[in-house]
Parts: sequence; structure tokens; C-alpha cells
Amino acid sequence: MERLPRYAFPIADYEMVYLKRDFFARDTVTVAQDLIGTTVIVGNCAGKIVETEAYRTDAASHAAKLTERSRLMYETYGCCYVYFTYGLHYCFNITTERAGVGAVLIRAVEPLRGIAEMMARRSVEDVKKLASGPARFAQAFGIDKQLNGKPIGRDVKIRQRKETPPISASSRIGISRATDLEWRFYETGNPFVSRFKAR
DNA sequence: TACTGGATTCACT
DNA sequence: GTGAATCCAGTAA
Repeated sequence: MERLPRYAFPIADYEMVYLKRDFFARDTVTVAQDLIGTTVIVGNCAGKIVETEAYRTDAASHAAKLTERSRLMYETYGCCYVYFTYGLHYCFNITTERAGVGAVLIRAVEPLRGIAEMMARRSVEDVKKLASGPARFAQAFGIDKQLNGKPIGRDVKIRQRKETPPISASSRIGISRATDLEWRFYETGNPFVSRFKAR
């Protein structure tokens, strides 16, 4: 794979740990990769991010054209981008790139806290099915369009992983390319990764 | 204003 | 593996 830049994260700050907006100002693909293993917190619910997808201005992305919906991806970074799809589902993204255009879709998380709440929202008892898919994650965490446009750090927080610093290249991160420009990252061997279909 | 198709999930075969 | 569910953003007229 191509070599990606590392995020210069001060080790001294590392234990404190909530990602700041600058984290998302970088290249979309790098952000998607670095989010693997971090913890997303919404209300009482928390989960480890185990699968992400980078969207830029390729044809498969909403950002292929500037529209009212995609404007967030053009004008912000480090903000929630929530859209409704198939008449049923919400999907949760975080906008990226200070100068460019992009967003990272959270595709799957491993539930850590608030599991009973997630089960109630999802009407599912199998923990593996709680948040192993983009719409499952949004439903389990109670995410809807109210979060659209809100900056990361308040209603939604991302906590840096504890066991290792945020290094882009990791043997524990798998990569899948659905298209030439579309990248998916996932924690290899993690049972909470969704079973996505390659297009 | 009307139509089209979708960054998905689930039930069923 | 296939099809239905179902709302809305985007587009064409």
C-alpha cells in the first residue's frame, strides 16, 4: 500500500485523550485509518471503532457534487455528517480535510458501554449484531439528523486508543479498496467488523 | 412538481 | 442469493 503520513500526536497529551478538531483536518484516508481502535462516545454509549470508510470526491461519494446535503463536506472538518438512506437508515460520518473535501463513514464499532441501551434501541440481543454495520451503529447509538453539522467534542466525542499511539500503518489494520478512490479500513480478525459487500 | 435511485438491513428461500 | 421496506436528496421537466 502507499505510505501515509503519520499524525504528530504529542505523547504527553496522549493519555488525556479526546481527539481535537485538528485530527480531522488531515487527509481523509489517513483519518479513516487512524480512527480504527479509537472510542466513539454518544450519550451513555461507547464503542471501539473497528471499521471505517473514506469518502472523497469520487463518483461514489456524496461529495462528487456540491449540493445542500454535501455542503458540510466542502465547508467543514471535524463535524458530524448524518444522512438518511433507503428510507430506513441513518449513516454517521465525520467531515475531514481543512482545505479539501471529504468524510469518514463509521461502518462498525465494538460495543463497550451502554450495551443494554443499544439492545433496546436495536431490538437485538446478539452483541455482534448491535453495531456491526453503518446503519446498525447509528441506530444503536441513537444517532439521527439532529447531530448533522455538530462539531465533534460535545454531543459526540472520540477518545484516542490507549494501547498504542495513533500510527497510520499497523499490521492489525486491514484495507479494502472498493473503487480506485474508496478505502475501507478494519481491525483484522475483529468479530464486530461488518460483512460489507465489495462493489 | 414528479420521478429516480440510494454509502442498508433483514427476512425468506 | 434475492427482494422488500421506505423516505428523501437530487435532478429533470
